[in-house]
Amino acid sequence: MGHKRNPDAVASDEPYLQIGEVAERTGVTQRTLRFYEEKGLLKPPSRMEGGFRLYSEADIQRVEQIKRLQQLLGFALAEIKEMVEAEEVLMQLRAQYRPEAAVSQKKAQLLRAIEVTEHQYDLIRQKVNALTEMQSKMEERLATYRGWLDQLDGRLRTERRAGVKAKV
Amino acid sequence: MGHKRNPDAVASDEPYLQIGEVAERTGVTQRTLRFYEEKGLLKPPSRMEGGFRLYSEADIQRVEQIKRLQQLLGFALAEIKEMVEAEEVLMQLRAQYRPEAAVSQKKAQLLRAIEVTEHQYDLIRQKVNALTEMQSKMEERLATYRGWLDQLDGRLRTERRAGVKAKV
DNA sequence: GCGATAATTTACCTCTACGTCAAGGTTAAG
DNA sequence: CTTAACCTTGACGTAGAGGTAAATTATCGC
Repeated sequence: MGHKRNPDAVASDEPYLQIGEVAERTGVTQRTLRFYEEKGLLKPPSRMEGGFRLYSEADIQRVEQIKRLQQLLGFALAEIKEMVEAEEVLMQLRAQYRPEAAVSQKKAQLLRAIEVTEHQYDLIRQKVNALTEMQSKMEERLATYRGWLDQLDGRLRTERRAGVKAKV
Repeated sequence: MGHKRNPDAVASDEPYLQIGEVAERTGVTQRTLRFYEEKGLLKPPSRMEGGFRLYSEADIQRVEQIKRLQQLLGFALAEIKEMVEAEEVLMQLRAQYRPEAAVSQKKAQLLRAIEVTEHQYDLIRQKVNALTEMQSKMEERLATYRGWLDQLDGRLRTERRAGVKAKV
């Protein structure tokens, strides 16, 4: 039989998921997970003694974030990497318990993160606008089509009432 | 030795643009235009005697539509082809001056087109929703980041007022 | 300690959406 | 008629995003 993990530690954010499980839960393949790691989109996870990767819930979150960015926004992995890195910096900033040193460095990081975020925000706004426009055009279209359909149906009914043989 | 205009073309929307011009105006390359034709996304345009492609304004419209679908929605060309084909059917329907025959066939085509359009409409709606959500999350985030920045700036000012040397 | 699974790395393969020559034909201008 | 600019059809190349296969190693229940 296969190997089974010991499930005693489902602690807050300890890594305990093997690649297969992560793949299953995120819907991407193992290959993809390794590929993302290679490309720097996922930080190298911890490992077991034997070398098996061990992921945390946070890693799953990140994979899902990547998927969203890919599918919704059509971002390339390189762009996603940028975003992810900016977030990473922010997380560090957040975690750091304000060591008095290097305040201006922290400020620089923060500015960088804001810059990246603003950029992404703009992209999203543009997409939303363009899509909203498409949406209303599609609504119009559907209305038109349905109108035509009604007309056709009307004619069919008329023909039937007039005793015209309907072909089925 | 040249015929000038191709007389079998449609009167209303006569094709007169060479590929270079179309490329320039749409922002895609000539290669891309030929590629789209190859893949069935653009119907084969008319040609000059010598074989040069001649496009119409409608072709430009279509290229721009393709670009929108690609960039905004992240559709693959294969999917775009489907959409484009459905539209094509609709255009035919629209042009047909209701030949009394085959009303039920027309209805079937119309239903098919409506189906495709509805599908696309749903996809767009989903994207808009997801993106709108992302948008507001990003707004929150930006606010947070800016708050942190203000805090940092506040500290820098305090330090300066207190005579602490700021490292730059 | 075995055997069945699951993971690991390395290496090559695929598919998409074009890019980039190459070798030649066409058109318009002079 | 010549010539530059434009276009034609190949054919091969490439970057991105993984898929697939092979050989080897780990883990775990028994």
